[in-house]
Amino acid sequence: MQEALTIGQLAARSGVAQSALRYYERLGLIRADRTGGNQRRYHRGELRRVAFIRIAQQVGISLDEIRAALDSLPASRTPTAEDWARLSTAWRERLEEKISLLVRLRDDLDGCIGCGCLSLRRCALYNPADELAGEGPGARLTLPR
Amino acid sequence: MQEALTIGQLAARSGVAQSALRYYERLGLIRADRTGGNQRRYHRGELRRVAFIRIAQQVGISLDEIRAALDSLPASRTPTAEDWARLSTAWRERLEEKISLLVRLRDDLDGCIGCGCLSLRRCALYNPADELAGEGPGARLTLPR
DNA sequence: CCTTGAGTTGAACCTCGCTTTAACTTGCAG
DNA sequence: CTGCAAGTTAAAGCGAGGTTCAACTCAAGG
Repeated sequence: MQEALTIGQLAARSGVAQSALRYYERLGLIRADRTGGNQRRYHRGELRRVAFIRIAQQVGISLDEIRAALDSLPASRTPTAEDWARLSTAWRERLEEKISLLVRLRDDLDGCIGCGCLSLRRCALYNPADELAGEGPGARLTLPR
Repeated sequence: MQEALTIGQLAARSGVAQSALRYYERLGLIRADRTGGNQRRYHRGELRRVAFIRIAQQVGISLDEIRAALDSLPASRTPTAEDWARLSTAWRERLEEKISLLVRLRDDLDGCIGCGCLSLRRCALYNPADELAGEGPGARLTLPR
């Protein structure tokens, strides 16, 4: 079992293009050692980072946020239990939020089958922003951006 | 209660910039009538469309897919129950997928608190791609792209 | 009328997340 | 050694999803 992976190997194993891997490195999401001839050699641990990156991306988290999260990780040293807890907790909240947004969307969509509400009628999802018609300026749809 | 909204009012009420609303119109996501002087006047129903668009976007659905979904809606005519069912069903699947991905990520992250696995240890989330080390080419992480 | 704020357009520009290209260099097998 | 696949870089390009800008027009009040 060899220690280091070439970029081609990491690309094949992770399913991520080499160009994307180089891009991630520029952004500081992953790192690589260099051979005498300046070629990248990846520790196997990078495979996990890449997997993490792709999964986080899948759920709509930006590379910048992912980098921030990865940065707060053991930079190869002892991973303080507190550091872990902080990272995990912060992410858990973001995930909970996204999950409930999705669940709401799904359920509301379900509730709409056959009722026609998406076009013009009362529907849980659409009302919050609207039933505050009247005249006042307020009534803003405040989605967590 | 006035019928039509100006673009400024729709922007204020929906929390979406005017430029974005014009952009959505170009893409065919929303529509507006015009005054004699060529200004846009929106039906209140557009507010719901906009809310729908932003929520769907939030969960990572592209404007193109959103447009496709909205297109299959009652274009102000009778919304066949079948049309509704088809749209709802298709979206439900996409949402279920996304939800389970998020739940997995959240739970795996939870399981990691304090164990240090994100850096280099065994972790449910990272293993699928890695424990297939050996030498063979296979072992691709196949995320639904 | 005149002014002022709100609206109009097309075109240019921006950020993100990559991919492609050109012009080389390395690593390794024969 | 030669040859060739695999690697390197910087820079340009791309598609999505907008924003900004310049140069106007419209609507409403005084």
